[in-house]
Amino acid sequence: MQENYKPQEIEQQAQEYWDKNQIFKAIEDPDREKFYCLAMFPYPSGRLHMGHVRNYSIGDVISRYQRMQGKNVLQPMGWDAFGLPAENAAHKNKVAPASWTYENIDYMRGQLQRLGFGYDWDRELATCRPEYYRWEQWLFTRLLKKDLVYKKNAMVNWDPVDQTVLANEQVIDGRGWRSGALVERKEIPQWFMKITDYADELLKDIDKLDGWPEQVRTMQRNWIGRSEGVELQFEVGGEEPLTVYTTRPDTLMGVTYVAVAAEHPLALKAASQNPDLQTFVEECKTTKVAEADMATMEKKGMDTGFRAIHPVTGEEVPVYAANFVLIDYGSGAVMSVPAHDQRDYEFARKYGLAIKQVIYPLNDETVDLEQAAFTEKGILKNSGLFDGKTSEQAFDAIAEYLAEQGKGAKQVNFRLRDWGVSRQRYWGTPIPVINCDACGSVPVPEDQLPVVLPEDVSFGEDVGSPIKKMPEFYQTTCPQCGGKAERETDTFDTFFESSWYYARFASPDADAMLDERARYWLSVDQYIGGIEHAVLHLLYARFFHKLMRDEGLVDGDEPFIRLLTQGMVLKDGTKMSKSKGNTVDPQGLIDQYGADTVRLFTMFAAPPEQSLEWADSGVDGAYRFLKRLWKQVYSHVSVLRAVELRPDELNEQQKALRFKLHETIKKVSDDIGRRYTFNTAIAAIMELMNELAKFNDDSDQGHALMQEALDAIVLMLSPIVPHICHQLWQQLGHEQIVATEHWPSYDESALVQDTVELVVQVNGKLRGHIQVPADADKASIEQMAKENENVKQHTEGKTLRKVIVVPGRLVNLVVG
RNA sequence: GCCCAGGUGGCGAAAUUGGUAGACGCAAGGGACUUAAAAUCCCUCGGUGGAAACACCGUGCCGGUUCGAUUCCGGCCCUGGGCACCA
Repeated sequence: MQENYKPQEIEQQAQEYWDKNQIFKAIEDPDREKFYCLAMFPYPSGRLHMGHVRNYSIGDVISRYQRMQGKNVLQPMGWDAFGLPAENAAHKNKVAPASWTYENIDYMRGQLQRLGFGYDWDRELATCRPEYYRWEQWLFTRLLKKDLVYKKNAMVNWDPVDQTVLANEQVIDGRGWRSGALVERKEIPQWFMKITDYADELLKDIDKLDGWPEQVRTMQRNWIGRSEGVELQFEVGGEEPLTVYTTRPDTLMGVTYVAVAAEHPLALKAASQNPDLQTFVEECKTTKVAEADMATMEKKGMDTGFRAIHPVTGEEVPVYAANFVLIDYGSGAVMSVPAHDQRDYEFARKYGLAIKQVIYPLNDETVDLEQAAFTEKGILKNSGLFDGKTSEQAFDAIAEYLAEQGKGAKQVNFRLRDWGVSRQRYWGTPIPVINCDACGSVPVPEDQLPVVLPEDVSFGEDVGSPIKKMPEFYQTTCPQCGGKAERETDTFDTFFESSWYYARFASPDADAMLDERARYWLSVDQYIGGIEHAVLHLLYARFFHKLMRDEGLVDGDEPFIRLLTQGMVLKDGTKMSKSKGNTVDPQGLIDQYGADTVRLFTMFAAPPEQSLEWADSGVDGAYRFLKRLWKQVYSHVSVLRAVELRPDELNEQQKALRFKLHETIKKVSDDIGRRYTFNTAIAAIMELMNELAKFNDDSDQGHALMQEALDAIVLMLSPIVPHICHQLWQQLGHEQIVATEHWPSYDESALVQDTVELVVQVNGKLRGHIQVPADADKASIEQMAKENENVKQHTEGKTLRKVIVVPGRLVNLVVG
C-alpha cells in the first residue's frame, strides 16, 4: 500500500542527497551557457520573515528552471551584515554587534537550508568580514587617487543630549528616539563619492536595461533628473554674488525676490545684526534633513535686509532667508517668480511680496493670479527687450543676453547629488584614510589593508561609536611623512558593501577584489529583490559596476541584465519590518507543513511583482494539493505496467486529456520561463490534476497517458516544490534525479483541434456559444451565429449593421 | 509636497495584444463516509429577480473613445513603496 506524504522526512532525505552530491555547486565552464541568478542578500536581523521566503523562493524557482534548460547555473547566498540594528541590539542586550550578527547568520543559514534553496554555499560571504571589506577599502583608496572621492561639510541630524548623529529613522517628530531631545541640523566633514561624474552615463544606460521593469527605469530617470536651464548671478552690493539655477529663464523678468537657505553665509551675516532673524535661523535648524520633511513643512522666511540686483533690469529685489531652500543642494539660493511658480506664489502671498506676471497664455485667455500661479509656458509681456517672444524663444534669447553680459550661461543640471558615504557609526567598514596635520587626508597604503574593525568591544548605555574612544584603533602614523596621525573613525554607508557583493560571489576567495571568474559569471542574468530598492541600492550598484569597469575589473557596463522587483509582503497594511513589530515568522509553518507547502503557497498567493497582504489561510489548500499529488503518483505506480504511449491510437476521451496536458505544458513553460507568473502556472497544473483525478481509464493507453501526465507534472512542479518531486520522480521509475532533468516540451500535434467554441455577442453582450469547425470561414461562422436560438431572440426584427469575427474567439452581431 | 505603483466576489486572485469578468485556491453552506471526530470525496457559492431557461446590474468614483473597456484617454478619491543616515 502507498505510504503517506511525510514532508519532514522526504525533505531531509532530498536535502541530504543534494548536499552529498554537490548538485548546486557552480563550476566555471566556458563550453556551457551560464546563468547567474541572484536574489538580494538579507540583513541578518535574527530570523527569516515572509518577505525573505518569497524573495528566495522566486530565485530558486528561476534557478532550478534554468538548470532544467541545460544552463550552468550560479545561485549564491550571503549576508549584508553591517548596519544599525546590530548596534541597537548591542545597546539593548549589552552584546557586541559582531557576536549578535554571527549568531543571527548561523540561525538564518539553517532556515534557508531547511527551505531547500539550491545555493552554492561554498561561495557564502558576509560583508562584515575583513576579507570582504578589505577590497572596498582598496577600491576607495584607488578612487581617492583618481579624484572620484572628496571630503566636504554636510548636514546631519544631531542629538544634542546624546551627542551623536541620528539616522532619519531615529528622529521621531523632530526628537531623538532615545533622548527625546529636539534634534538639530549640524554640518560636519564627510566623504563623498562623485556619482554625479557618472550621471550622464547612468542616465543614458537606462535605455539598455530592457530587462528591467519600466517603472524602475522611470524612477531612476526621475531620480537622476537631468534638466536644461540657465545658471545666473544676482549681484548683492558689497557681497559675493548669488548664483541661482532655473529651468525657466523665460520667467526671469518676473523675479520679485531671491531666497537663500537659512545656513547661507548671507543669512548668517544678516542674522548677526538682527536678533529676529537670528531666532528664525535657529528655528530652521530643527527641521529634519529628510527631503519629505522639507517639502511638507510650512514654508517660512524672513527678509535678510540684503538687496539683490536683477541681472537684466538692474532693479533691487529683497533677499529672503527661507526654510525650504537646501544649503546642501546647488548653490543654496533660488530666484523666485511668484506669478509663475506655485511655491513662490504662496510664499509671496504670505509675506506680501510683489507678484509680477510676465508670461501670458498663447490663446489670449485671461489668467487669475488671485487664485494661483500660472505655471504653463506662453508668450512674454512686461519683459522689456523680450516682449512678444514665446517661452521657448525667450529661453534662448535670455540665455544669450546673460552670456553677453557675463552674468549667466546655459547649463545642464542633475537632481542627483554626490553620494555621502561617511557614517559616524561603529558597525561598518572603517574608512581607510589617515588624517595627518601635515599631509591632510592620506589613503591607507595597499599593503596596510585591511583596516580591521575591532570586534571585541563593549557596548553599554554609552551611545556613540566605541572606536572613537579607542586610541589603540585610531592612533597611528602618517604613511607619507611618518609623523603622528589619526585614523578616520567614521565607517562606510552600508550601501557600499551591497553595491558590489554580486561581483564578489563570482570570485569569493580571490586574493584581489575580483579575478577572471568574474568575467565568466558577470553580468547577473537575473536579479530579484524588493521594489523598495528601486532607486538607491540599484543605482549605487550600477555606479559601482562602472567604477569597477573603469578599474579594469569587470566587462560590460551594467551589472544586472534582467530585474524582477518583488512586491512587499504586507501585514496590517504596511511593510513588514522588525521595528513595526508586524513580521510574519514562517518557521511555524515550515515546522507544521514542511518547506514545499510554504514554498508552494508563497508562489501561489500572488504574482511576484504584486504586494501581498499576508494571511495564513490558504496554506491548507497548498498542503492538500501536495497530498493529492502524492496519492495520485503512488496509486499510479502501484500497478506495474510498461506500455508505450501511441498518440494516434487514443480514443476521444484520451485525446481530450492529452490536449489538456500539452496545453498545460505550453502554458506553464511560458508562465515560468517568460512571464514569471508562478501563481498562474500553479493554477494551470492544479486544473490538470483535477482532470487527472476524474480520468478513470484502466486501459494500457490510459495508463501510458497517465504516466506521461504525471511525469510532466512532477517535472514542472520540481522548481517550486523540489523535495516532493525528488521523491516522486524516483517513484515514477526514473534513474536520473529530477533536479538535473530536462524541462518537458509540448507536442504540437496534441494541440490540433477539429472544432472550436466561439462566443456569440449581440451588440457586445454575450448571448450564446457555438461549436464551429476549426477551419470554418467567416461566412459560415456568421450563419451559425445567426441560427443560435438565444441570439435570434435578440436580433429578431432588427437590422444587422455589422458583423465582427475574431478568429478562435467570438462573433459580434451589431444590430439596430 | 514630489516620483513610482496598486484598487476586481466574504478572502488571495485570473482574464498575456481592446474580445466570454471571477480560472485556480481559501473560507462558508449542504451532502456522503464514520459509533464519533479528523482526513477524504461530491454539490452550491458576485448581487437582484426567476422553478428553470434566462434577464438586468456589477472590476474605487465621474466622464470619454469603441461594435465591444478590468484593459485605452481625461479628471478625482483611497491605499502602498521611495525621497538620499532603516535595509
